[in-house]
Amino acid sequence: MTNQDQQEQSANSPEESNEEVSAAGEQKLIEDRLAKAAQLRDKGFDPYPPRFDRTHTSAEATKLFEYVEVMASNGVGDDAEHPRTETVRIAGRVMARRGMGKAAFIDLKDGYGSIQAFARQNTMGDEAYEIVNLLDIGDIIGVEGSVIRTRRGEISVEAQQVTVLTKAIRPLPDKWHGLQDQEIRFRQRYLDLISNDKAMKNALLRSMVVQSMRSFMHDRGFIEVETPILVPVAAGAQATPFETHHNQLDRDLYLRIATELYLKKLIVGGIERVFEIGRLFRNEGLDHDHNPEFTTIESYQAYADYNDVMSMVENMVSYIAKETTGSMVLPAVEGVRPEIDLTPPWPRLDLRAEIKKQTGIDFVETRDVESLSAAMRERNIHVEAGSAWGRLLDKVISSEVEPNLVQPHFLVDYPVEMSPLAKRKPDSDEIVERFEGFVMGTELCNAFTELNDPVDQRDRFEQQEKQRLDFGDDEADRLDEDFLVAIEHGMPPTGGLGLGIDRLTMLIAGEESIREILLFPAMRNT
RNA sequence: GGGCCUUUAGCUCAGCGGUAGAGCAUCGGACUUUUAAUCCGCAGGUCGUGGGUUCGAUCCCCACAGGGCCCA
Repeated sequence: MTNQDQQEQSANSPEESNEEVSAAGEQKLIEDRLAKAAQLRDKGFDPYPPRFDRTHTSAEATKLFEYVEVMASNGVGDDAEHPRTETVRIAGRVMARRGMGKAAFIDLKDGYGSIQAFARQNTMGDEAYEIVNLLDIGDIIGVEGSVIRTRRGEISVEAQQVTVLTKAIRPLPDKWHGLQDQEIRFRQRYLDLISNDKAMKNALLRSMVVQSMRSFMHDRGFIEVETPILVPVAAGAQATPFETHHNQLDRDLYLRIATELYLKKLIVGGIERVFEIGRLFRNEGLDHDHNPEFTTIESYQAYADYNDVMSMVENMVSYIAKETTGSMVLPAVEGVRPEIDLTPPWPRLDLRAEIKKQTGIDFVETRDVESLSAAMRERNIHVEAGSAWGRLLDKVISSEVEPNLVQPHFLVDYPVEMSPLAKRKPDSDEIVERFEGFVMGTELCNAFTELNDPVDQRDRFEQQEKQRLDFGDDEADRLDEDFLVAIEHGMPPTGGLGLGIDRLTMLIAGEESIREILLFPAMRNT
């Protein structure tokens, strides 16, 4: 139907014209609310006023009343039978409304909790009370009045005045069931935060994790820095980078996949304890514990080795758990995990011995792709065709060893092929001083005694570049000439660490999906 | 990349080869101490999108898209 047809038809059906046209569904709800905003304006009330002087949060108002009530019970105050506070001004979002004609109860929610407001026409006056009839669930309002306890025992602000601070023109999700639709929860996280306490709890936990991590590091004399996100070479880890381009410099750049190499340049520069908390970007798929952008802490400590880092990690993680939950023992979560005890020390497991124990494979005896592949096939471990040796062993570890590590453990001493930035053990050409921390069957951190021999480091990079060519391995690490020049000037012996903050928060929150922790996880186009 | 599940009113969910249901929210009415307030009444839907089968498809089949879970 063309526009003209539609116009002609509506002209022919006058009952459908103008304000008689009833908009469908969601649009109708929006129009109803816009109409109420217009009515507020007609009565001289700005539905979006610039300022409201709040004197108390919901929590403070509740606390104030409880204090007054205790004093009244001791005979202090004008009316010991009906204690009431001084006038307070609170503000928050209308979460529920129970109207009774000339009185109404409103559940208000602010950033600190909830409190009920109680509005009566005869206390407010007819004109002021009209605002109450124009309120919708979702509106943000201010309420002025003293705090009392209602007959049913609910601490409530008895409204002298109600002010609309922000008229909401879209409805909130179901007040009882909350927001269930996972897609909307992730795409419109603000609705999740409003409707579901758990979403807010996780968001606050994430902040507390980062805060306590920072204070742990600062207490130990670490300096926090920020290094480039746009980098000419995406090195320092084995991952595929995002590519971008700087127009004026006419130069291709990448989003960093690690902060490692820049931080080690700062170690060369003499900042002996340094860390960065920041976003990394890896161009890979999404699943319950991967997101293309995620946050890590990396730290580097001169004159330390991986044993020092190991004890720092177990101390840091248990400290953060204690600070954020009050205990180093995380409670069991039904259907997710048993109780997790993060109290140090965490068991150190020799990687070679552990693989041998779980699979019978000794990676020192199966030192090439052919023999390792054969040993894997014998044990029904999937062999990805065309994989480098290190990738195959990584598969053995992730499928046969990691799942058993539910309580915190360190796997210690990795083969050199998997670890191009780690220093060899003094007594071995094949094994490096590297460990990874595991909890709940997933990797939490990765750390090593940093390779500071510039000749060996160049050789390792070259082997990674060769692996990229020989095996078509896009994720092989990249040679970074600037970094090599830096350590050719001399990097002291150093212990380094990388730890995923989103995964650490998942662990503490008892969540199985990183999407419950990231406020705005990556989503497909709609 | 493969398999399974899922998409119905603003939200939470039923449903069925014969043309759409509930609760909450909205709208109208009653109600001055409620708290999932209560009571009465009304309205609200391209049943994810596009094809196919059929006299007839929201339902069966196929493809695609979004979301979830498992595997690779």
